[in-house]
Amino acid sequence: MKISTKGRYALVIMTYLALHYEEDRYISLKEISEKENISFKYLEKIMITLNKKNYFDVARGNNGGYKLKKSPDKYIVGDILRTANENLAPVNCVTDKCEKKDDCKTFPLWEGLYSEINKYLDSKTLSDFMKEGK
Amino acid sequence: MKISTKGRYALVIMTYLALHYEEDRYISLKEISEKENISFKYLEKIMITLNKKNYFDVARGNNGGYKLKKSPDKYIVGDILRTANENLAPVNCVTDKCEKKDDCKTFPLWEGLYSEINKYLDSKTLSDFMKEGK
DNA sequence: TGTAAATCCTACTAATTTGGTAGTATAATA
DNA sequence: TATTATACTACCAAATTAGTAGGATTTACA
Repeated sequence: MKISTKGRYALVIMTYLALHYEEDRYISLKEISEKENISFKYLEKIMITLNKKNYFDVARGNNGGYKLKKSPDKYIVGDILRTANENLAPVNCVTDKCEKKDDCKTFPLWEGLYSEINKYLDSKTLSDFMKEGK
Repeated sequence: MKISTKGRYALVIMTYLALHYEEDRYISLKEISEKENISFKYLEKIMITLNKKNYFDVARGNNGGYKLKKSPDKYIVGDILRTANENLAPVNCVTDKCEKKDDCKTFPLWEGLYSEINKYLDSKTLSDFMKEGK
């Protein structure tokens, strides 16, 4: 039961932007990919999906890049992961239709687990990543 | 982030045995595979790993099969999933070694999530599946 | 005593998902 | 107009998951 790199890298990007929020400059994916040692091209792809949610101010061209629109505490971890197309459901039946639901002995377990996962991830924001560390 | 069929089917098997616990007979995988519409061969494979934990009384030969050794409330869901080789860690770094742990901004998040998942699954037993349902 | 029904065990394979890469188009700016 | 950046689409390789195949062993019972 793994969170994919899609979701993890999305958080890396967002955290990087959060940590440099005060600098008030545009941060390029090239910078993030070099500092975090992640393929530039892959980050680009992830960023396209993240950008659908209007999280950033974007500047193209020289000295361009991304900047968080709002302060880090406004970004909920669960939202970020869902936006990155990370599916947080531990089994398909809790999100998809399943006719056997009412009959299924284990369905309530998965539903409960799904709810715990969401509750936890929705209780955290980017600012939680700024407090801790080494 | 999905629980694999390995883990889900393991729970199906255990739940089936729990629901028939009072009957005090050996239940064959053939019966379970037919009733639950899961490949017999695949169940067999899953059963081999489950059986390592001494969950069952086993009888080979005609009229043989499996029977729970203890009452359903003694079987913890988290244990069953771990026995079935279901990895409950949402990222590798919470179980494997990672030198960047102390430096990593997002590590505490995954550690926290892992802990919530375990806490929830370890709070449920097979007897929870017997109460509910249609 | 032999046959059918069951577990036990290993090796292989098909399907799906994940984790990328490649290339081109578009935009801003110095 | 060259450079640096994002935007978007299509493709591909590796890994994981899900499932098959087949034979060995054990046991009840006719």
